[in-house]
Amino acid sequence: MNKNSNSQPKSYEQEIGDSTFEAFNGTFSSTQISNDNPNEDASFNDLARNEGRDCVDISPPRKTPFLNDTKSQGTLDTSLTELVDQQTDHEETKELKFGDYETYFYYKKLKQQEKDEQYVQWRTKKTNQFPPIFSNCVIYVNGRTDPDITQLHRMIILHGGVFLNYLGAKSNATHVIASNITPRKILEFRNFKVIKPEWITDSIKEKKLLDWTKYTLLNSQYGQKGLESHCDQKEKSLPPNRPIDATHPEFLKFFFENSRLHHLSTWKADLREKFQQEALKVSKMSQTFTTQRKIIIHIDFDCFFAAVSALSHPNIDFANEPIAVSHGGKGSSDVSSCNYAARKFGVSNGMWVNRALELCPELKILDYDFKLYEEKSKIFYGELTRMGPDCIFPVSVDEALIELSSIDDEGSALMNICEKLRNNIYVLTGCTVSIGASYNVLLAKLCLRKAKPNGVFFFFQPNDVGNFLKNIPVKQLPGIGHKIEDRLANHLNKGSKEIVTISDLNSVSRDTMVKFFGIKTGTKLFDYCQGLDDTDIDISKNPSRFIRKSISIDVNWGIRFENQTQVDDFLGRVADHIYQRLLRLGFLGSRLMLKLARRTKGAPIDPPKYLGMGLCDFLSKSTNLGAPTREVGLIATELKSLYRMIGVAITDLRGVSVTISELQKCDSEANSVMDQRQLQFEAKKPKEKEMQGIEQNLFESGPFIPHHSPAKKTMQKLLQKHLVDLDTFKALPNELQQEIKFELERRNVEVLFEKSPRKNRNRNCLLRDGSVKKISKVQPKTQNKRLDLIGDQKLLNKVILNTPVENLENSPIHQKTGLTGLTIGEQKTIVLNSYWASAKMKTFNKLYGLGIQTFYEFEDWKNLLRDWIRFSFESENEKPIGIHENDLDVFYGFIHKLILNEKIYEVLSLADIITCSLSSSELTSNDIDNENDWRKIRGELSNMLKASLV
DNA sequence: TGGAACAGCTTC
DNA sequence: ATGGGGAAGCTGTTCCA
Repeated sequence: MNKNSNSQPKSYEQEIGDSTFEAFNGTFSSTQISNDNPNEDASFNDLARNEGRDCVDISPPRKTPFLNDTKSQGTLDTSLTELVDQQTDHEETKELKFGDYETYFYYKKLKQQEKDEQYVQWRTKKTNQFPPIFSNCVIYVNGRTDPDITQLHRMIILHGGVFLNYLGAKSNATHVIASNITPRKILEFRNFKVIKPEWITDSIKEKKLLDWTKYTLLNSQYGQKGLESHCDQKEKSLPPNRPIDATHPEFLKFFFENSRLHHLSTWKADLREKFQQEALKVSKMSQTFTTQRKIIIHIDFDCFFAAVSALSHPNIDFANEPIAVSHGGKGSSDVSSCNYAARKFGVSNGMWVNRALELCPELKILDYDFKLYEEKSKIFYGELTRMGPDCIFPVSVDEALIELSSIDDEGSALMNICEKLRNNIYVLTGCTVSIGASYNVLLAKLCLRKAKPNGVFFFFQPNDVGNFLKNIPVKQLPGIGHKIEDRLANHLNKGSKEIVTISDLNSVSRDTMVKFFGIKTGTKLFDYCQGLDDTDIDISKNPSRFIRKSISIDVNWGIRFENQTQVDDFLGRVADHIYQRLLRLGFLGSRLMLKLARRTKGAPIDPPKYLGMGLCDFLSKSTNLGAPTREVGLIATELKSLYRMIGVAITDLRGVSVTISELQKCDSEANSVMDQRQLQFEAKKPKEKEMQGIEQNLFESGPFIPHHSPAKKTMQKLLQKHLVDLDTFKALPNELQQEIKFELERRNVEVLFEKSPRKNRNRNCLLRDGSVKKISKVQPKTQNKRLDLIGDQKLLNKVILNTPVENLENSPIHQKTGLTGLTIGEQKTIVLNSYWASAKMKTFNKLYGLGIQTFYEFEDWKNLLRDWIRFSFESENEKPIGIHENDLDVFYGFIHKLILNEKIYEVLSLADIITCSLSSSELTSNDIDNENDWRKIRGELSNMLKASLV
């Protein structure tokens, strides 16, 4: 944003030089401004702008007329160039350094339109009338155009249109004119009709407003394809007049680039992690203090972002000039931090820039400077460390809790320490901090609020705590947000506008609070009202509290899909994002959650906010990935599967959120997943009982990872080792080898190669990168629990790659599994019968993971379904058992897996079985509801198939 | 009873 | 146009083994 005229003087000359706008300016200035309004000539340079980056203006009053009265067209007026040079050389440039285009344009918009009017009046007096063809148009011109912006400006206003100098996000512009449009601009202009300049010139030629859709830019091309190397073939042009939404392949990139919250959040998390580690080191020095009274100080920068950003602008009088920090460009972006001068005007954090400027027109908007925040934060924490407190608890970049109990003096000694700290930090960072101190975290927090700005506030009179707390709004208590406040207000019969204070809660009993908010929150709230808080900030006592526990991505804007393919593609891209972040942060995760926002029934299809989510219900579902992983393919598949299990209608989808948790550190690719898992495997032996029963049979029967059978982690770990014959593997075509490796990786299956089928020597482990590592001999006991996949290429292919095995009985695998003493057929029987008999409803759930994993031929599934249908019609207490919802979920999940694997025929045959079963005389159909349910399920299968074929 | 799964709230 | 476009953590509730 601060690329001001000093850094790019040439562009202005070029822009000004090749235009004819001095014809307009010349006459305009000489007649209207130079003479009548000499203080208002700034608008000329408004026109010398391009994409908002190079505004040279903000001129002080200029008395000398700099253009003469000539009206010659197409010549470069040197005096104008001089003006630009002058401006760039003189004091007004300092204003530009603020990057303060927002304020500037806000003002200029009104003034300029006023002047446009004057110009039109003057012009039409002298010459012929121009037909007001653009009378209903508010037009903004973007980028380089031909004719250029100044000519277009003139054309537009002369023909009755309104010319916009600046396009606010919620601007009333009706049209955007551009010759070229970058992908980024496509997002920015998604609300507008983006049209080529020819629309203007042609309309003027024809003396009537032409159909803009014939000139739409988005139809034809993105433009600047050559410049943006990443905009390759992946980017196809958008459908005509279609705004960019989550269906666009580049949507996520745009979305995150434009999401201030996303920037802040990830940036904050990164810093936090870093400082927490430092803090951990510090706190190791601390001992446990058994002193009765703690001394806690809460220290925090005063409006951190605003203060730090202002440092780069030494000419700002930070104490008196209102400033705010916001992501530049849009009036609708949030004020993330503002100084106290701005707060006097009523500006507050979280407010939109537009609104803030309304309240305080002088408000200067500064850009973020993340690098500098980080630097200052480092200094801040460095100073805290140097001070050598009992422990440091980082709350965020600019905020920390510190324990100083060993001081044992809450009077002048503590005050001296605090003031010295504040002074040191001010000297080192140039920013002020405030400190609140008390004998617990809660009170220290509340003191801090009283200390701000640039002050200290102590409270150490336990006997007076009631007095201290009584007028404090409950909203100020940590962990109490607007929801809890609302409920309290409601309970106390207070109006929604009234502030609930702590003294209001004196009448509320502990029991009531617990009843309202649950045991933890209720008790906490009650204790807080008495000024009680036993939060311990000593990190070293509980380090696990500081380890990152999840990584998530939220997209709740721009989500509009029409068909399953779009949703699946999108989920695939989200999976990739998750993968990128796991990689960057050095984590693997084993639990995946998908949360969907579904348009609430009755809510408008299009909410007031463009492509916003509107009123939604949230639904979530999670799954175990089996073992820690960050494999994109697996994440993507699971997300798709979860989506289907949640079952939100595609057109009602408004938000998607993905969280991966149960994280495990894995810093580099070299530190292979398999190595890690091996360690884990060795370290944690399964419990005896988990080895028993049917699960053992399943385990012994073959290689599958039952992703969807919950709580079988140990079993999955057991299944992670399989033997593969190295020679056989090597003999496979390269392509197939890769495919197998990929698939094994996908399932996190560790592959053990056996040099010789007969002897268990020279065992090797296939590593992630394809290399082979020697491993020690496998213990005999575990050995016989493993399945040797020795055999031909075809079998490997079949067993590993999910292809159906038609002739299982004839394959070598049959003999190999003889280790269990059972034939495949017997094992199947046991599995099926045991599950069916012992947990009738859970059949599909238990076998779900096996569904497309080879060992069960499709006939089994058919039989299972028949059984299930029959079972649902059986009577229990004279009522049919019916279809259990969970079973249905599992069944649908299975169907979706089949569909994902393109096993269309199989789905059709299952649907057929439902139809046949229902019409069979075997069923004494005494429950019409049940029968209808089955028909619905039958219909649903068709729907799912249809959706997949779109 | 304890944990898994999901839902809700709060925070910077 | 008066808005809430992130991400993470903790707590609560329900269900099930």
